[in-house]
Amino acid sequence: MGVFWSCGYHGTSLPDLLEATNLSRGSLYAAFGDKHGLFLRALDRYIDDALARLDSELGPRDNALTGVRTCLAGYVDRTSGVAGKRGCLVVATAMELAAHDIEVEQRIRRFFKTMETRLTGALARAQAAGQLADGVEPASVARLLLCLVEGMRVVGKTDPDRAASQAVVKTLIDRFAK
Amino acid sequence: MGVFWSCGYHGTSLPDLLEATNLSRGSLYAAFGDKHGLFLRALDRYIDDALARLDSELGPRDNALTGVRTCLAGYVDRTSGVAGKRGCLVVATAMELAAHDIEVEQRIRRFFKTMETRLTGALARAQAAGQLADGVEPASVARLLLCLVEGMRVVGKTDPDRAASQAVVKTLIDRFAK
DNA sequence: CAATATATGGACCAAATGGTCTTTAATATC
DNA sequence: GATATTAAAGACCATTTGGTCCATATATTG
Repeated sequence: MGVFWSCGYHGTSLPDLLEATNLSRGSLYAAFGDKHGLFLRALDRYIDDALARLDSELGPRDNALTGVRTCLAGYVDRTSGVAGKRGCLVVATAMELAAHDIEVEQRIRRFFKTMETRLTGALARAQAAGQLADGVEPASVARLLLCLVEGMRVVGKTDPDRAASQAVVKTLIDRFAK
Repeated sequence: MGVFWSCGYHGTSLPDLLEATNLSRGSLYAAFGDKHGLFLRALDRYIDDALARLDSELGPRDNALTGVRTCLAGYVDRTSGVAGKRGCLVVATAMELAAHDIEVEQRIRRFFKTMETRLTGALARAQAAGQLADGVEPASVARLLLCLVEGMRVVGKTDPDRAASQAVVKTLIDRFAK
């Protein structure tokens, strides 16, 4: 997974994969079929990890807004320093392959949709608890947050500035939370 | 430029380039040195176009906030339908090459910084005209907008839904404009 | 028209690509 | 301990990659 994450699909060669997996050519093809199959496995694992983390952050807790804040704080971390420069497998793959590879496209579309849904849920709970500013729609804000964090990953690729990421999140939250 | 835009750097082969430019191998290498040089030219042109458009949108006009709104409306267009699926050369390149290619990294970092600066200027003018909600900092909102629109391009790759993009922009503007 | 400079087309190249296959080693089963 | 089964190693393959080079048109200039 790591080598695809760092180098992208086309940027990763078979020798790279062999070194990363400590497998021989024969074993790798026996286990995963081909490069594309292995990539899909790596992408699935990355997505599973991301959703599991999202659930643990947004999951039922006493304070829904705190969950959203925790989630955003995580993105501040992931868009700062070396983590920021490394970027995100999903974003990189969306830009590199989504338009040409339907299997990849479906996975990423579903991932974003799931994320949006979870965020909507958390925001709705926050709203029910009176934690949101008047007149905000959870669904719209969820999509807004999704776009924002993915954009932070893009900008963080060349400017992984922690203070800037924190300021962005604070600026946003200050306007939407009561 | 178009073929790099659609297929990325590694995804574009020499034959692709020859067909797109209607040039022979010899002529192409005489004109641009190599594939990397040609790519840099394409990237520069894309960035120049983007900044020119940004200037024409945000440039001195009677109403600074209208300029920002126009700019965002453009991103709604560019993240919807076929344009959305095509995506953005800068975002794709940032994810694919920025970490490994310093020339690319510098160009993209400068592009984002310039965009952020222009947005900050427009927002400062809007603030001076009393068009912004109380307590918002132009610089922070500029960075926020930058991340937001680049994120819209990412999400628009797999879900180029115009209504969703419009809702995101409206949700944001409603909270930051007076 | 002749001579020269320029640009074009594509043959050609070495290296790297993703993928297969056979040989060899290791492991498990009897 | 002999045999059967699995997995590892890497030789090997066709294709494609980015890049060079030369022979031939095509202008350009005298």
